[in-house]
Amino acid sequence: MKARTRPTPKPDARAKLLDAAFALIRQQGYAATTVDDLCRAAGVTKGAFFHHFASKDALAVAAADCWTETTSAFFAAAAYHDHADPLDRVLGYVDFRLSILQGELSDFTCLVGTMVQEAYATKPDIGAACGASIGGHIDVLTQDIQAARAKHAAAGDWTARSLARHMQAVIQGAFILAKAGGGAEAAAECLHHLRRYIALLFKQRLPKESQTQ
Amino acid sequence: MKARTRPTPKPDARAKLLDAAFALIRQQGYAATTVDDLCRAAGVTKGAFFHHFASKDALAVAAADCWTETTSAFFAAAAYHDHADPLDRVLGYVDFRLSILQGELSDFTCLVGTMVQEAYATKPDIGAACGASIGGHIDVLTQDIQAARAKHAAAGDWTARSLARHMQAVIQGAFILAKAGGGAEAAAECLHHLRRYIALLFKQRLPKESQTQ
DNA sequence: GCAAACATACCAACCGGTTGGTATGTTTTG
DNA sequence: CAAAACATACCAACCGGTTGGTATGTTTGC
Repeated sequence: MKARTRPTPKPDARAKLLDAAFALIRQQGYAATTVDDLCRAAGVTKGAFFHHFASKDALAVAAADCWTETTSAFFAAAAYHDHADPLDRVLGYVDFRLSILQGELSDFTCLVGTMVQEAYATKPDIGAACGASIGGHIDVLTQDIQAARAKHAAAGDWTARSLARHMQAVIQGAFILAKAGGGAEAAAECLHHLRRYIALLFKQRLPKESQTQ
Repeated sequence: MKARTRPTPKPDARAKLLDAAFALIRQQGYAATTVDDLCRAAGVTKGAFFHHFASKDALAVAAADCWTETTSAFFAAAAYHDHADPLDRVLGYVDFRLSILQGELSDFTCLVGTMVQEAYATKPDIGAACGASIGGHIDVLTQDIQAARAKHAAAGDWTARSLARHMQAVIQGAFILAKAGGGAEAAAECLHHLRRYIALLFKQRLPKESQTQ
């Protein structure tokens, strides 16, 4: 997920800290990122940190929430939403995700996907915030998939939500593959397979009424 | 080597530490797992730890290497390899991975997939060991996919290796989804989609000579 | 003027790693 | 063969730097 600098009117310490958290946690993970690291990267002092966040964990929750808002807005503003056909929107989403696999790994990988691995068992609040972020994204995707199914016949026995989850899994897994040495190209290959799968599922493109699913 | 009349006391501190590393890192991640945590879980002292491993990072590399051996043997011994048809072996692999989605999350998730997220940018040796582990797994899968393609016609323009990578990505992504709140069921759903994709790719099952790919 | 927003200085606990040492087995050598 | 020399495996106590967090100012904006 691409998240550039937050467009904040005044660059207060809180926003700068959240920005630093995005960058550092995506590079090193959460546990390896110290409060001092964050303060240094943000150009603020520790006093400012603990003025805005009750604890390091609280910053992680805030960062996950901020990530949710930032990425939601980012994807909501993308052009693929303009397609009239919901299936084109679903495929357009994959294409859009392909198009943002640019630059450093830490520029396009997912903050909450990284964090949830460290937090799921030991930090319930952080895990919940990460889960909500991914879950919200799945919800949006589910709607377009649902609409695509209502319009086009699709092969197989599956739910819209399960396909939306699968799409997120492929994306998250593609990031791991990229980090494991494959780079952005390996991630792109995975998204191409995902696109092919969705196309195959909806291959026949029969109008719904001509074939009961 | 060793006289059978006087069996030497088994030097198992190393093995116990690696076992503890498997469990703790899969639960908490690498950075959050301290050397003291590992020693406590393994029932050994810090002195024993640094006798067997030069540093905490060296243990991580050893754990990744041990993971490679352990999982390679585990999958090599699985029954799905007995299928005569390579496509059945590929699908059998997915079914096998589905069958082991049991128990706690930390019992079936991937050590190196977890570690590489924390290590890829800051700990090159750990990242490399994790990459090699996933890469080796991909190599094995690639062979069966290659063979399946030689025997059956398949739809689309893709390489055996890219499909093997995609399979690993789905599996890794399924683990993230599970950790993000979906549990083992969400992971299973993803693997079902993966299985359906592979089946669709090879759907026609025409003998190779009757259709040039 | 006063509360929020920041800075400075500091701390107690913790962390990775070291030290000196023991107990036990193995190899070498007279 | 047996003593001496060496090697391996492990342990308890300790060390210095780091960490998340706090206590106490100082500045800024309304």
